[in-house]
Amino acid sequence: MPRLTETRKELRRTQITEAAVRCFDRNGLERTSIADITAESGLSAGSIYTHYRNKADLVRAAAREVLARRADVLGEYAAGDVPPGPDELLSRLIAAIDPAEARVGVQTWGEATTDPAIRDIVVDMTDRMRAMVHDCVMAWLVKVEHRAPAEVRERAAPIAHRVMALYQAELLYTALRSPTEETAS
Amino acid sequence: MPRLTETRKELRRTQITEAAVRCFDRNGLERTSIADITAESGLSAGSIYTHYRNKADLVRAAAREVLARRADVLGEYAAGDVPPGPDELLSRLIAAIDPAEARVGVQTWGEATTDPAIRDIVVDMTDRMRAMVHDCVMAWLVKVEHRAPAEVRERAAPIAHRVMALYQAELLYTALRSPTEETAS
DNA sequence: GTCTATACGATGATAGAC
DNA sequence: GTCTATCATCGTATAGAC
Repeated sequence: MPRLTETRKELRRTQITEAAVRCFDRNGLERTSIADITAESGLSAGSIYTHYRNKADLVRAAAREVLARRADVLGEYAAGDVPPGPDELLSRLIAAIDPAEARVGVQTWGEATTDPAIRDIVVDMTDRMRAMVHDCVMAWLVKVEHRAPAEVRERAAPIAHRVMALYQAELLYTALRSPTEETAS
Repeated sequence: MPRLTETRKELRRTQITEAAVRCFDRNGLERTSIADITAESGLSAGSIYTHYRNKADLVRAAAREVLARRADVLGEYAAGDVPPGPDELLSRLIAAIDPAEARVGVQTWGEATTDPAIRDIVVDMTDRMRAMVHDCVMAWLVKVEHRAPAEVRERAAPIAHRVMALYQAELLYTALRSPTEETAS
């Protein structure tokens, strides 16, 4: 089984999930039918089902992709050599929010309420993001604020928690701004 | 058209929405069928459709009810004679969160992403709650902190915004704690 | 107003040709 | 691997009796 085939298979999968995400943005996770995704992706129903066991499987893969992309964006800011303070970090995170991704992200929150698999994905990604923020805050406390390592350990956690909470709230507000408003200025 | 009939009609409506909310908590807004609601409410499909035009109409009414109940709880705290500070207020709001209502609440967020009617309900209720928090914070700034009215006016808004954001984030975390965990301690 | 029974449409998923 | 065509199921909404 050559590697090339493996990567092509993966490309098809992302082609499907990306088309699915566009549909989700318009109609929501549940109201999106397989027919919608075939129309958006240009593929057929049969093709989709060779790459995903069923619709729930596809939704989970799409959710994982959207959340992972957000986590990656967050990772870029956390990896800088001059760590930004909490307020600056939060501002940058908010500025990097993409409205469409925000909407699908909030949809996954709702779905996580009833689908344990999606729930695990959401909490995993949230924990991962919070850990990144935590590292960033710790680096800032040490390098910029010149705090002692012992003090840093207990002060970083609540700050990271708050930054994440405010970020997620902003994600919600962005998702709730109507798509029609989005185009305006 | 006597008032008694009118109130009875309203009672039936709430009987239906409350049964619906219990179903939503278990299976989500979309995965809940009319059959589920008939089973939970003890009523028949025909009866439900005499009280609600269609399923979307029912979902909107249920969403309004859940969010309004949360707003009312918040209103109680804001109306006290000795206004609590922002931290204390937030702690109380969080302590008052009911897990089941949190789950359905987060589901409505996801639905608001695609259904304009639900979106309006969610932002209306959020604005209403934020205004209550704003009033509470203003009262606290004046009565406890003894700030000047002019200063209060510009300081209250950002504080209220943050309290609401942190409250909603906590709502999300509560909703994401699995129902199985909920029973434990 | 409430019920039972049902029509009708939509949708997830599969079979089989290419 | 991908397509077309199709099936079986489920779910909304309605009709008509009581």
